[in-house]
Amino acid sequence: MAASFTQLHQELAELLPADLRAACVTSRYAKGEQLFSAGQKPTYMFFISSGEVLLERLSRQGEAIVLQRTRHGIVSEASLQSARYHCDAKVIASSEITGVPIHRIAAALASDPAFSSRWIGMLNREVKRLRLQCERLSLHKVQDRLLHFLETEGQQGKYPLSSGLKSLAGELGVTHEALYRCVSDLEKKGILRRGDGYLITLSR
Amino acid sequence: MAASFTQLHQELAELLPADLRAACVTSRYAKGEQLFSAGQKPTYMFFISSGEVLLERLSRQGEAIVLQRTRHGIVSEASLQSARYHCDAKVIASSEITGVPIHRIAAALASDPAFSSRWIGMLNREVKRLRLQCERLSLHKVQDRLLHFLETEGQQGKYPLSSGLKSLAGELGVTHEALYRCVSDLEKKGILRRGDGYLITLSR
DNA sequence: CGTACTTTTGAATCGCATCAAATCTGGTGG
DNA sequence: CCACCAGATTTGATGCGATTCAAAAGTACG
Repeated sequence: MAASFTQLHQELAELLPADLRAACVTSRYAKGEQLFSAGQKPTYMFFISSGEVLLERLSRQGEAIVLQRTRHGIVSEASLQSARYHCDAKVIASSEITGVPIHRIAAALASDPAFSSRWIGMLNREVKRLRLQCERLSLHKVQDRLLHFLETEGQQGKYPLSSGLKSLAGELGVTHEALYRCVSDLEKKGILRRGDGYLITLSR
Repeated sequence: MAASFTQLHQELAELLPADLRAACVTSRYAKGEQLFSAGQKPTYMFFISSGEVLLERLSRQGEAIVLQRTRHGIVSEASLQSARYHCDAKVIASSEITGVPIHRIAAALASDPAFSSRWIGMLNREVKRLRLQCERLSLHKVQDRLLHFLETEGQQGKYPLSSGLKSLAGELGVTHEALYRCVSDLEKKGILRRGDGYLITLSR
């Protein structure tokens, strides 16, 4: 990671109180770097401005299971009061990531009700997003999961694939082969189009 | 629902500030009642003391998808700042449920930092639980999902089935037939036992 | 130019959904 | 108390769809 001092991302700046913005450290991470690992003691909370980060855990059989895939937003919110990370965070595309010291966040939450309120709002949104993901994973067919994903996560049926379909397959809980075939089928049926780095839903 | 004035559940009493406890209304709900429906304006937040409640949404094909299944704890936390419920809440076993007026909660959060902190802790736990559920739903085999469930939700490998395996099947995102067969297989293999209203993991 | 990774296609297999039907269960009213 | 009903449980047969394994072709990057 290479530390730099670019401007703080607007969304993060609006969430944090003024005096905390100065404590942020923004860095560039390369593909393949590890943001943190399960078992480590959390000291920073991370905000992804650009790029792509995967939260993963190893199943008992040793395969990696994708808990979350973030291209933008806070990672590890729930580590605020935790002694240990419960998953690994892997950078899978060159990313700009801002770290905020957790103890500073905790102190600010205790003394700044307006910040607390914004933080609760952020957690509420996260709970809703996770419920949507559970709903998606409850669908049995790859096609249903993909369309549900595009409906809920896409902007006007448009969704950018920064690092290819493979990482999306992980988030949808299917093999990449199945997802490639599904996308190809939907293209043939004229339901989906695949323009340069984007997935675009056509009808509906 | 029949209103009554039993003692407030300890966990809820510890979460809420003293002046809010008086505003709680505890009622008995029968199997089949609807706690709330998607689209309604949220006015109460509900805490399940006993029984069983399902949060469901209808997929585009019209089948009900289980978002959450709660036997104990707060339902609809995320509705705090929402104008509408985004799912249905169905009581599937006779339950004791406490309602707390949402506007009172919002007011208390704005003025009571200690309560805010407890509320954030509750949301953090919810985020973690949901991440575990996503992890579980990412497993492909019924057996893996069931064992993961018992590991993460059970107490010492023991899990009470208040209203049978069928509602559990919904939460695991599988058909009840598949779950019955899986339980029966695991019993034959000596990995699981099914004692009066309980699922009990034997080894490990 | 070579290496690593993604994308793509193929074929075989397996597990679960689905449909069907029988049995069991708790609770209801007669 | 018993007949009856709705729902839960159980078992069976079938087909589909995804996983799995394999391998080839495309692509980015040093």
